Amino acid sequence: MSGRGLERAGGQPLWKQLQHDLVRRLRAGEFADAFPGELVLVEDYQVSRHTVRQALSQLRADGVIVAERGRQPRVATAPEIRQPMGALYSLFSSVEASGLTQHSTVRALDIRADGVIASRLDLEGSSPLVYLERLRFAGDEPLALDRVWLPATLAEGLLEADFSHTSLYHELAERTGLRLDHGREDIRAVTPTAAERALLHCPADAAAFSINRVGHAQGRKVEWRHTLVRGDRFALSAEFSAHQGYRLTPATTTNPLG
Amino acid sequence: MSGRGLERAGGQPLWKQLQHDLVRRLRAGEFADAFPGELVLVEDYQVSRHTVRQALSQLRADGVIVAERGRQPRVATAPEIRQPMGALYSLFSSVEASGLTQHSTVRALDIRADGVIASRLDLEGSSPLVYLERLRFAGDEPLALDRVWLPATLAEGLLEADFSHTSLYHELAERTGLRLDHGREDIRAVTPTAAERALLHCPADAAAFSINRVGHAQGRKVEWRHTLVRGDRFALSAEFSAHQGYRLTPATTTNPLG
DNA sequence: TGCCTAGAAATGTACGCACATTCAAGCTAT
DNA sequence: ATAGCTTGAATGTGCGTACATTTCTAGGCA
Repeated sequence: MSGRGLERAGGQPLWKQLQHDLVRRLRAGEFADAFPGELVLVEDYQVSRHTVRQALSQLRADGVIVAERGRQPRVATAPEIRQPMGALYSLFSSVEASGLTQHSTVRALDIRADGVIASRLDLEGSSPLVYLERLRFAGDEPLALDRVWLPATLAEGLLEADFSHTSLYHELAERTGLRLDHGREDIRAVTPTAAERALLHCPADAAAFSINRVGHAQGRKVEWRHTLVRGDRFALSAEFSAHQGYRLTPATTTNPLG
Repeated sequence: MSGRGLERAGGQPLWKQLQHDLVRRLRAGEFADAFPGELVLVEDYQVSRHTVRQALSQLRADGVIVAERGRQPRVATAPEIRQPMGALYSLFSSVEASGLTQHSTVRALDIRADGVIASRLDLEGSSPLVYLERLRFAGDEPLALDRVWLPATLAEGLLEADFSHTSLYHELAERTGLRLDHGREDIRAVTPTAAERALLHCPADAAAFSINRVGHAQGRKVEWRHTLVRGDRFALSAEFSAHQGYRLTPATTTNPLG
């Protein structure tokens, strides 16, 4: 198809219109296999290569696409490398950095309904949810209690997964194609209940992080998560600068056993 | 002066050489009063406007300069607004957002020596340090216990400041010209001691955030800070996305009194 | 002296061309 | 069949032009 309409007298510059249209088509899944080259876009939109390049340069600056010499631009496989992010990613990567082995005990993996959680995922109260509860270990000691709810319509395929050694995000991407692209989390400092203390083998006076999190993928809320992390074994570590903003770093000292 | 030498057969693109040379001249203070316009640079470096614009667009993307239509590019004024950053900034801005008034009780403001802290600031063990200890209130209830050490050689002017209503960073910038440009912090979940609980009016079962932080300014470590924040009145809140990374948000629910 | 307007000047947008450099596919020869 | 080369195609770099839009300034007018 040629002659895609761009408002030539519109209020916005051509390259910006082109940029937005490309993002729109990208989200619609049009470029799943290959991103069109510059000359194709020139022909398609009937604009100069200069304009196309200006639009693409913006997309590249935003990390949406990756381009190299002599090679067609490709859609950036961003979420694979820069990852799920957030405090939880920091937690698990810091465990890995410390050399301790990670594994989980699956305490529950089933489908259930929960009106409160469902509403937090913008679902009807009776909507079925995949529920996964794990006790995560670093070395031989428990580190965190992790509970996740996902819409069953999206995540039903997870029921057959073995979560004792793989991560939720890996299975989610593998089995449903969903990758979290953004989210929001609240981190609180709490005192664990006696039951939680027993489960996590906490010392009596230990505090804990309580992390609530909503994860989005492709415009939908796909997970509501609550994680309780032993405060005596984990610290959030971050660097901040005017240039690079706030970045969690995995250099956290996960005490090698207590 | 015209004909500034750019290696035309050099390994690097012209625009990149130009970009780096402009940064170099900028740091040398050449553009203190005004940044040269595009046409001036074209004449100066004997390159096309396209090349100049490509270099400037990079500088703009890096936030070094600001350009507008019809107006000469200007050197970007130091990011005065997005300044302090980090969890502490998130703390105080969220209190403000909640509508509660903030004030502090200065428990100590003097000069003392501390070998451990001094070494953390890359100083000799006997180096004098300005020590500031405050109890920070949100509304009528205590929120955090804040202790800061700064090198006395840099921060001596702070001794006469009144910290009951102004922020440390404001006074620091005002009296010494220092602005933190980056830093690092560790955030832990801890159980406050009985003394700390009494001071902060904590409930007996409340946990707390313990934040350690090193702040840098102009290549030197200028503050070592320890802050203890009531866990029942504060939560860290963050948004993350592939596009924008990890950002602390001030939307935290500071419980309006307990 | 103060306000307004016209023009100059600067950046933003958009088009065109040419060549360099790199990647990938296809072909040839061993 | 595979290794190596050739060739085409795509992006990167660099130059030129023209016009639009905005800002600043200087001059005129009341």
